[in-house]
Amino acid sequence: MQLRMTNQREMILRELKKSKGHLTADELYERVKKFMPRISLATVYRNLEILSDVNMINKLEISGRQKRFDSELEDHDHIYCVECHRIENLDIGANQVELPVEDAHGYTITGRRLEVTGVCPRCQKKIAKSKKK
Amino acid sequence: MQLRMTNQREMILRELKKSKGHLTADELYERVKKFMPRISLATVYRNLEILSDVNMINKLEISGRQKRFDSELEDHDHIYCVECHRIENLDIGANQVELPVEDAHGYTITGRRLEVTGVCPRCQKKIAKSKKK
DNA sequence: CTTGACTTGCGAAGAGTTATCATTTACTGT
DNA sequence: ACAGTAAATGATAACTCTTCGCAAGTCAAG
Repeated sequence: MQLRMTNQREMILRELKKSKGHLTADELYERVKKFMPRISLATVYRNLEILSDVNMINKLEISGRQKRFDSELEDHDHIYCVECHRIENLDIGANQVELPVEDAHGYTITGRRLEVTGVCPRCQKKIAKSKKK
Repeated sequence: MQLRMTNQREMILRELKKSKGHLTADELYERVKKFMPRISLATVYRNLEILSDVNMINKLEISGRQKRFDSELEDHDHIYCVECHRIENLDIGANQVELPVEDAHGYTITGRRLEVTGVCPRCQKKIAKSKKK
């Protein structure tokens, strides 16, 4: 299969990069739609899948119901808010985590992912408020 | 809210413990159905949710995938096969991973999860075979 | 018993994602 | 420039997993 850089594909990639965040397919759909009103949600899904297959973007399969996509390719970990599901990058190096390969049950290891869960500052405030009531 | 230990609830918990694995709701449903043919899938979902709320079991969420439930409560990490989605425990201690709390963007940290991805021995064989063709 | 809180089973509905397919687009070689 | 062809698109249906709504059932306490 040969990959063409279509307008849609490029737009999706550009918007994802622009956001610098961790967007879901439909968030990205909403953004791209502003420039291409006729684009289909299926196209967004398709292209995100393809772009992550060829390693141009990263697919995050971390907790939460929706997949999220990230234009940042370098290894980094994430912290995510258990209240609002916001995700942010953590800058601790991947090398800080040593993998004991002997314990890997015979698996060939392809990656590792460290996920820290917590409550973001914004939600901390919300919770504090709602407890006052 | 007061939690009753109903027959269904108990059965679900027992089967999950018995399996020692990381079952999905419908896998568990199939097992429990052998003893309680009339149990509803919704009951399984409901009770897994409740049991994990009260920390009697653990809920593993990998987005875009089925949730899996685990009766093992002690801190441990997981390795999961990117081919067949099998999940196994890793026995490296949680304490091996140091969290740099200063970098947490103001989050109050509630947990961490290290997930190693790889290809399990079984799938390695499958792949080797299919490449020979 | 009767009340009230909790639970169940069932089916329907919801969310997120993927598949299908006719049509359109863009590259290839001539 | 043009036909041939492989890939991409938009629209929508289908699919999978999960949750919801509700009537009926269960249980403990008064």
